[in-house]
Amino acid sequence: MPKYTEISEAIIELIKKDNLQQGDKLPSLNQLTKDFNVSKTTIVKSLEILQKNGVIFQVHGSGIFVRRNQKKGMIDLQTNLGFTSDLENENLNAKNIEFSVINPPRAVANELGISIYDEVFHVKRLRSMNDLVFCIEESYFKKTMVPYLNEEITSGSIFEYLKTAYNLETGFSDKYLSVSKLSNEEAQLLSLNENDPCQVTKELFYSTNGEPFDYSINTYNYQNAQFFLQITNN
Amino acid sequence: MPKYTEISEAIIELIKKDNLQQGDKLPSLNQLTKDFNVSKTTIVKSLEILQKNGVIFQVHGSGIFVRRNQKKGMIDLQTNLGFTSDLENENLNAKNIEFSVINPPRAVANELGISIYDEVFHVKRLRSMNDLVFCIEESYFKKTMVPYLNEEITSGSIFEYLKTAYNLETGFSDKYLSVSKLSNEEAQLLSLNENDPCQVTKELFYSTNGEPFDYSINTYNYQNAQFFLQITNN
DNA sequence: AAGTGGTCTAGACCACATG
DNA sequence: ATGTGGTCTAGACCACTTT
Repeated sequence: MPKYTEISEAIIELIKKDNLQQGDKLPSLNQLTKDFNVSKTTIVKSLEILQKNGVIFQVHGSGIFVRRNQKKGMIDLQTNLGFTSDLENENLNAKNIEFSVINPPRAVANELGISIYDEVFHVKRLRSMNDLVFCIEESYFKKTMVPYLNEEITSGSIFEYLKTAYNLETGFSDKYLSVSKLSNEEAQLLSLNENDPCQVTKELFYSTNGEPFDYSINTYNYQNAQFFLQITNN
Repeated sequence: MPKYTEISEAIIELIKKDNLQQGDKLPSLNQLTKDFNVSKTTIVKSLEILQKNGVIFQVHGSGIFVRRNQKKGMIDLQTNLGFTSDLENENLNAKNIEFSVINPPRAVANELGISIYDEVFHVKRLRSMNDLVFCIEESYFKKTMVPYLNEEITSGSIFEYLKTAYNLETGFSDKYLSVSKLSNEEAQLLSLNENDPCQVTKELFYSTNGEPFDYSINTYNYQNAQFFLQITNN
């Protein structure tokens, strides 16, 4: 793990330990280089990461300040994982309602950059939090990149499995958000009524070398799913 | 303007000029330092920006590749401006339907960190694209930071005005997304029916020195508003 | 004037990918 | 083995804020 990552994490710990709140001041750049005994550039890099993740903000000539406030129970759009890390302290669950190997629908094939004669794992899961179903997740994994899956794996964290089994990690992803009306089937799964509103997200996950491997469509219960995003300029 | 910004922009121009597509390779780091006659660190910084903005991705040991593909007509969640820059080539419009100075509702006061006895500009606008209303925008500007506004200004780009008049820029912002049902009044403004679905975003904008100055609630026509977001790890 | 963050350099060394 | 991106240093200088 690079130094700057270690330092980023150390600063997060510091904020937690001292229970610092939004607007509270952190040690100066100069002080941090001494504290961690590294060059200024390394601290700057650590701070850039924290800034990007919404943990701090820097004010030129003034100082480094704490930004993070709790977004408890909300889904962080900034992450590339499923939900496992977003909703850390919540009781998160996945229940398979479909698991098969299929030829992808044309739209999915297009997104994944494969032919409709190639094979994909088709996984449909109900995601629940504290026993409340909040999302229907329908995923398609390119079989050339994810050669094996089974229902035991898909009832847990698929991304964790891909990391450990194939060293397959998400390098980046595209997310699309829209709003729609629930079909009858979806409504039943989410304990809502047909034509009720729903948030729909479509996500395309790329490996670190830029190859798409997973296309997912998520349909959320609009009453118990909220999203947040922290933007930083520069 | 710092060198790394100039270089970022130059690389974007290069991509446009050569009409490079997703997956196409850019010159190597080494080559770029020669091309722009700067140190490696500066190029790295330029590339970090492009990476963060979803323009490129870098593969360790392999190269720098073009990422951006067109998300035409979609709203980029990553930006801190209104829509003026997102939907560049679209015919964008704002029509005032409310303009006043008020004491903020409690929820707004909380977000802006002021008292309900302080004053805010209350601006409600209909945003349309190619003469199609796609959004109701309700904004509250802290009067201590935005001392003056009028209906002429609010019928254009407010953020541009704040920049030129007060050198007030957004340093960062928090965005919250949820889904709801339209009220009768909202439905009429958006040419939809009562209880139809809608995307709701709540945005809190902070100045570069970390003080919130604008809280906005946007209600979107679900049929002609789509959002996208490009995520990059590290 | 002093302190703080922001930019930039030249160069060293490391880690991964490709031929 | 070579080329490519990734990390890190020590230090110079700049720009903004605070006292």
